[in-house]
Amino acid sequence: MSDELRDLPLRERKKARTRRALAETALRLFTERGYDATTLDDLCDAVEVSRRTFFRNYRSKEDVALAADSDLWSAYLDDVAARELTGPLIEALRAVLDITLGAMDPDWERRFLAARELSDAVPALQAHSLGYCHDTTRALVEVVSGRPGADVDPWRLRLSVEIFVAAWRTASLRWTAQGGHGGRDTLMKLVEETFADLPAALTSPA
Amino acid sequence: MSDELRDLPLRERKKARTRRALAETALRLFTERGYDATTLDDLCDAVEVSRRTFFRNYRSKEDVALAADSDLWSAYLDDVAARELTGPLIEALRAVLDITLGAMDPDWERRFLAARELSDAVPALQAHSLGYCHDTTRALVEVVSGRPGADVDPWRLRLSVEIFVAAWRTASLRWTAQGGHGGRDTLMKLVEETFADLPAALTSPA
DNA sequence: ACAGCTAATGCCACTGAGTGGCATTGTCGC
DNA sequence: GCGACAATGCCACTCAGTGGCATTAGCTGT
Repeated sequence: MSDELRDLPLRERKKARTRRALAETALRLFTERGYDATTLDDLCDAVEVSRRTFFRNYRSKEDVALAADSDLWSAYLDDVAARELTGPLIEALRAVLDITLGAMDPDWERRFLAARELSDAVPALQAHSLGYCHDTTRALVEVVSGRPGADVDPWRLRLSVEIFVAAWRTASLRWTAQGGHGGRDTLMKLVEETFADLPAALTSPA
Repeated sequence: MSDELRDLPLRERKKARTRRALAETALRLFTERGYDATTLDDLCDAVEVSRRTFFRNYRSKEDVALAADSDLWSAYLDDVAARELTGPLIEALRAVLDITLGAMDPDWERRFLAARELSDAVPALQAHSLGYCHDTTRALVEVVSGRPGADVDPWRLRLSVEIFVAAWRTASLRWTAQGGHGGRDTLMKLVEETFADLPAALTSPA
């Protein structure tokens, strides 16, 4: 039994197991059979829960497919909220991303890679993933602009955060494009390289 | 009769009218009643076509809602393909965007503003709109990297295009946030200002 | 160990987006 | 006017998503 569940009451443990089983089985079936070729009934049958229970755990079919994306952004926003950001904003956001990536559970990058590969193949999942980034962008702007001493132009702040997401998307695409080899260490290295390339990308000739 | 349709055969004219009527009525009903509160049956009844015909014209309910987004990106990609890009890539892409925005039909920004406002209220539409940007990003990368003499690092190219989209999204959000006042002239001015702010956004403190 | 309370589950019937086959209708070219 | 072709609409369907409520399971107090 994983550490997070050990001290929970049985009911909570059972709920958490159901939630994980849905996410794990969903990823497996979506990868093996294809996202569109797998119905929610297929998934629920495989996990032996009802569709009603599925929708108690996930808001949509896309949500269960992209649980790894959601886990990342959730944890990231918690980490940003818990830390003071210093120096250039984009650099500070990237530093916290490093922390969050490092702290994701040991199995996270396998699930994330699978989710990314599904997204590359299914437009609805790609759009949903972008929706998570959009929600994260809005939340980041809220967190940063709500801080004492925050005096930056709100639209410059928004632009900075959008650039942060642009760099992250590019880095994760690089990582996926080479098959996720090297796991999260390589992902983190590519994130670093991509962010370091921002100034050059701004002035790069056509 | 608008200029584009005058010289077309009757069948083509009728198809184009149906397509426009669907988009126009969709925008009106989605704005008046709410996106989720309006069914495809409601829309088809109002335009007096079948759902089958709806799906001959649009791929999804989201597609008809965001027809103005789609129109923009379609025209933009055509304009990029038709022109030589010189100078820094982001600046060249922005210059073509200026051209495309200027050339959109007179009614475009009204439809675009309505689409943006719906997107801000409906997550599925926001995600769909982001999906269009993603598709445009991929297409731009194809166009630019496929050119003779194109020698830039493909990931730097990708990053540049993602930054371009980030700036556009920020500029259009600025425009929407002030209610679209000043029409496309203001939108274009905000695009210019936002792109000019990129270097500062890169180094802006937290 | 049991009873009462609360929360979760699953059944069921439903809505609405999306789909495809095919008969009917309308347009086009001669 | 006619034949060919394209578009339309009907119809029956699938599947994602939803909500009410009876049943089941877990928790707590005695």
